[in-house]
Formats: sequence, structure tokens, C-alpha cells
Amino acid sequence: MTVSDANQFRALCDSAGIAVTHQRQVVYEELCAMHGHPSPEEVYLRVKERIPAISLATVYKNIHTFIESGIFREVSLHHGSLRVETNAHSHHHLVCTQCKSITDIDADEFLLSSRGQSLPNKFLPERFSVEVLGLCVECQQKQASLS
Amino acid sequence: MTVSDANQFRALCDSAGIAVTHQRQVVYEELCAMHGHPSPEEVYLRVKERIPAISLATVYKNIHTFIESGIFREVSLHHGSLRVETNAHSHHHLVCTQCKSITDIDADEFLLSSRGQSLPNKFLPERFSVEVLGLCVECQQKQASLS
DNA sequence: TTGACTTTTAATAACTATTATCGTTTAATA
DNA sequence: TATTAAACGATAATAGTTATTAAAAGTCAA
Ligand SMILES: [Mn+2]
Ligand SMILES: [Mn+2]
Ligand SMILES: [Zn+2]
Ligand SMILES: [Zn+2]
Repeated sequence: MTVSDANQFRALCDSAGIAVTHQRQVVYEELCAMHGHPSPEEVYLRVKERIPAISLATVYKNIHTFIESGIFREVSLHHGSLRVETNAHSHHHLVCTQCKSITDIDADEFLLSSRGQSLPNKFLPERFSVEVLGLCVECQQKQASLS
Repeated sequence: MTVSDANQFRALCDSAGIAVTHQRQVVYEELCAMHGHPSPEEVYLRVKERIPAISLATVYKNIHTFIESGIFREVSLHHGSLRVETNAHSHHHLVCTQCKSITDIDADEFLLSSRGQSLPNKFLPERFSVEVLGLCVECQQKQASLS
């Protein structure tokens, strides 16, 4: 890390109102250097290369601190438990980033909202994310070789 | 449950290639009667009212059986562990329903695909779901009362 | 720079959700 | 009805995560 990198990280922490620590900076740097959607365990393994004494709990706490501060995001706001979809109709979801509640919304209600109409339940939208669900090429091949 | 309901459930199980059991039918009926996105624990609590001796593991197993058979869906395919989003650009996700891998896709790649263009990595889409992320009305009020 | 005060850390215990194991029971089917 | 495969209940095991606590490090006014 260069002096300017260290200063940038200091500025980032200042604006988030959190302390600058060596552990925090290394977690941040490794997250920035990783691609995809790493788990806390994967981050921990990389950070441990640089700080062998670090604790997994420290990695968890720093990841949460970053997420609270808006420096990183979670991929999905999951509830920590499996949830069954009981609504068989085609629909989308309003997900609260704070309490993580999930509310159904009709496909056409969503389309109207993208044309300026407000959402049900006075939901205040910040952003939206699309999941395209299907089969990756490896799983297509596995499925083909079975039949 | 009426005789015709029982026959319908039998037909459902037949076409899914799974056995008809009393426990399975009660789990199914309670799921159908529940709204929203219940957790296995919540299903268990309701089923236990009707079959006090049922095991939580049986509820889990039947929910999985239903999901494998396509009778019900999971709300989120990646609820198992926290994942950090390392991609700061606006983007969406290709999620494999089989291996649960998550691949980034640019917002404009997604728009092109909705106009007939094929997706990256030979991904085979089945459906898509939109998550509108934001604040529910309760959390808006909590936030307002803080400031 | 110092000293009071706050935050973070490491170690580890505890907890929650989920899965595996295994002996028993039940359902499918011949 | 007998055979066989599937499902069940009890409970142990595991994975992911959070809580606790004392020590170390960071912050900040003077
Ligand atoms: Mn839903
Ligand atoms: Mn992503
Ligand atoms: Zn909320
Ligand atoms: Zn796959």
C-alpha cells in the first residue's frame, strides 16, 4: 500500500465515522482485490496471509461495519433462513434494506412504478436488482448427460 | 381436507414421483394456507398443531422435496451465507438454480438479452425476478424519528 | 505529548439454522 | 399379504454467525 492509498483509506473511514485500524485496512484491501461475491470465510483466508493472528470474528465485524457504512453491499438481503415462496403467481419483491422484510408486488405494479407511479405500502425505492434465474453452462451439460 | 383434496394431493405426488404420506400432506396444506414467505420453523409450528409428534427434520425434508419437485420455490437461492458485493458498478445477476452460482451481468447486457440477444457464458434463462430495494414505511418512520 | 476515554481486537463460548445418521415405521407394488 | 423402498422421529453433528470480555490500539482535548 502506498502513502496515498493509506490516506485515501483514512479519508474513507473519517467520512464513515469509524476508526482506522490495520486490520480494517487489510480487510478492505483484500475485499477490493477480490472478484465476485466472497464469503467472510474466503476473505478471512486471504487476510490471514497478511495478519496471521487475525480472528474470523474481526473479519465479520469489519465486513458488517463496511456494509453499515455503505462502503460495500451484501449480495442478497437474506433472512438467514430458508423461505418458501407461497405465491405461485409471477411477481416481484419489495425488499427493505433495513428490516429485510420481503413483500410481493405484481409484475404490472412494478412496471407502473417504473413509469412514475408510486409503489404499494408507501415503499421508498432506492435501487433495483434483477436476478436472471436459469442454468449455467456446466449444469446444462450435467443435465444433458443424464438424459 | 375433503376427499377431492386428498385425491388432488395424491395426483400431485404421483406426477412428482414421491410417496403420499400424512405428514407430507399436512406440510403441503399448511404451506398453501400460509401467506408470504414462511421459514421452516414457522411451517413446523403450524404443522405441529395438527401432528404433535412431527419432527422439525421431517418438515425440512418435505420442504426440500417440494422444492426439488418444483411444487414450491425458495425465495432466495443464496441465503446460506453472507456474500459481499465487490462490484461497485450497477449490474444484475445470473443465478443458476442448480449449483446456485452467481455471475455478474451488466445492466445493458441484460437489456439486450430482453431484446432477444443471448446471455453471456451460454447461460440458459428460465425466468427473472426483480428485487426493489429500499425502505418499508415502518423503517422510513424509524429513520425520520432519529433525525 | 500526555492522559482520559472510546473503539477495536483476539480468543472463545454460545447460538441458530440446517443436515446427517440410524433404527423404526409406513407406503408402494407385486 | 409380503417384499422392498421411501419416509419418519430422535438426536447428534456441523456451518455460519454473534456475544462476551479483557487487552490492545485508536482518538482527541488540553
Ligand atoms: Mn413472493
Ligand atoms: Mn454482483
Ligand atoms: Zn423495513
Ligand atoms: Zn450451475
